[in-house]
Amino acid sequence: MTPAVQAMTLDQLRLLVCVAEEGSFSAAGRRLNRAQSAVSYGISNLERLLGIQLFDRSGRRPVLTETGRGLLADAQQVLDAVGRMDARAQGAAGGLELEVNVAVDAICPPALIIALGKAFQERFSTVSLRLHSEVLAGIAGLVLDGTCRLGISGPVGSEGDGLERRFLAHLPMVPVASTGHALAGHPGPIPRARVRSEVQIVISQRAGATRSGDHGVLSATTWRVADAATKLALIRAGLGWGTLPLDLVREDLDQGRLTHLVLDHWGTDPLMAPLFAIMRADSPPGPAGRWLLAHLESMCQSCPELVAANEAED
Amino acid sequence: MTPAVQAMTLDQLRLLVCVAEEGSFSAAGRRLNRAQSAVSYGISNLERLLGIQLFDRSGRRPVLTETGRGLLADAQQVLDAVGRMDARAQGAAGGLELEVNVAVDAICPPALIIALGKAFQERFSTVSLRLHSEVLAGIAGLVLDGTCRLGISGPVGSEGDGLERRFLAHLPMVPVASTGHALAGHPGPIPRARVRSEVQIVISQRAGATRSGDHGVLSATTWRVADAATKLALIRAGLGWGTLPLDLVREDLDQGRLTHLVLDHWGTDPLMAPLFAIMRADSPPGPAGRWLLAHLESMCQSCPELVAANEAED
DNA sequence: GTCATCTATCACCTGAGCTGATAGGAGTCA
DNA sequence: TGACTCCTATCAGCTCAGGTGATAGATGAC
Repeated sequence: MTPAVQAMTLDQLRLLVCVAEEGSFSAAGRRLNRAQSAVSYGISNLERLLGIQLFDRSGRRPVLTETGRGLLADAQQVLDAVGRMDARAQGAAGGLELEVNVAVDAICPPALIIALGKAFQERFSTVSLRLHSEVLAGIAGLVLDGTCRLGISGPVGSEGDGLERRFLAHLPMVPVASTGHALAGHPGPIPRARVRSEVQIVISQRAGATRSGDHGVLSATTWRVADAATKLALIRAGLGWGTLPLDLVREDLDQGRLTHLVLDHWGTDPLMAPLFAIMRADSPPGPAGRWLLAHLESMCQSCPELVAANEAED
Repeated sequence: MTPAVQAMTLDQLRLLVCVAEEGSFSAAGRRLNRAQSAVSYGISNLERLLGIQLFDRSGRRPVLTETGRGLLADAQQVLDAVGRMDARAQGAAGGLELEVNVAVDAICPPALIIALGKAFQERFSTVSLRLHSEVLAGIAGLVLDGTCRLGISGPVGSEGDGLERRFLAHLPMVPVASTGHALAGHPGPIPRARVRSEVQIVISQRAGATRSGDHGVLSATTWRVADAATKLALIRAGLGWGTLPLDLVREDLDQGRLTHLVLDHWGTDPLMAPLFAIMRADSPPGPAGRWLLAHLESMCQSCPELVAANEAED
């Protein structure tokens, strides 16, 4: 650590900025309610510490040196950082969280999360938002172990585990396969027995998770993957079929890379997966987290297109 | 400005960080060569200023509060900014520039500039590099008016204007037209008269620039554009023909969107445009700028592929 | 030349923050 | 449980960084 770092003072930096803005030591003194000598003293102290002449005093009023102009920018950055810290502290003193951690299921439509984050940052500029992407019971895990106070989860878990659930929306899920896949060419509804003989790609959990339910598993052979992106990649590659949120496969369906499978016994309605907000009953989120939750609920109600992209598909 | 901002001290932030690292006030005092009471005093001062309890003192040793942990990160950021400022001041005190401004001709291969900037930032982490993109005599203008101490310019300007020139490399230039253009289908070398009747896209200057020479203007009708990107776009769109650096049109040539025109009177060799480094003789660049120049020269000599992409084209 | 206004520097003073001592609390170990 | 260790809070006392106000010299406007 160099000596300058040890001794430099925020006050000196504020002095530097103020003098640069006012264009004179005296004016800066007036604005800061300090004697002109104090300003002069402070600036020369800073110059001595940095080993650099910040102002050219040859004229009537001091004018920033070339290096002075450069270091002024650095001083501004330091003061900005201090200002941010102060704003955050101010918020925290008023009971606001400094960061909100949200566990988000990979099934969740990205558009929803993006809109949510945007609104949040606009409303709470001093609160950092941290998103943890997980799948299935992993969401509940992150909320239960305290990593996240809020989770956005698909339909897993049961009552009585200390979690409070709030229904958000229904996500349309569609069974799909690569257009080159055997099931894709099947004319009309595909009977259960036919599906059973094909490989199904299923999102699954590592060991140690809450029982993951296995709803919708039809095939005898399943491949388990840890996240939605991998599942989509495998299905795209034609390695099997599987159910994915409509939102995630819309583009692939439109461009013909994937085909929407019509399964015999599921009826014609798209499968709807419920999306829940979850939190621990004994440690509810703070003000910013509650605002986030409320905004999420209102968004799900008022803007269904965020949840299900365009509704024109079947 | 809130009161906390006014009174907060860098020393207090360093204290906070040190206590968090050491895990105890006493240990922090030992490391900082200060009495334990000073540390205790400083921390409680900071807490009072922020209106926040940073440490939980109920146990044997103080442990960071949740908000304390959040604000610790802010403190780190502030100290980082201070460290950067100090490093830059240190450099400036040793005669190093705080920023280097370079005027770069749009004709210049991006790969060269990228490699140059990368090497520069690695060598001078405290010096900001600012690139000003211009064309033709605009480069000399930026150097002459003092905005940039260094310029990388194509072949414009004359001697006796107070600029020092150093040859860097020859850039292969190729006359091209969109594949759908009338000239593109011409069998064998295209005679001058035939070229003359087509629109030529030429990079040109706004008023007030040094005379821009107009070398290589063959057609009777010319369209003038201000930058290479627009020129490329117009040629791609089939609005005319023009000469561009091989590097810039390589991909378009490979993919058949553009065609390399063989002009009768230019011979078979590719037209070579010289690239110069220019600077004012009376205000040479500082140490970092000189290093940049030297590195540029050595790169041009030792790595011709940076200047001319692959040489396999004709 | 006159004048207004700037900066540098001095003497002087005040208080923020340091030291060292002390009291009390929290863990640890026999 | 008691002894011991290591921690923190708090106090009195001191010191010097940084404040004030006055003054001298410089600079530019008129």
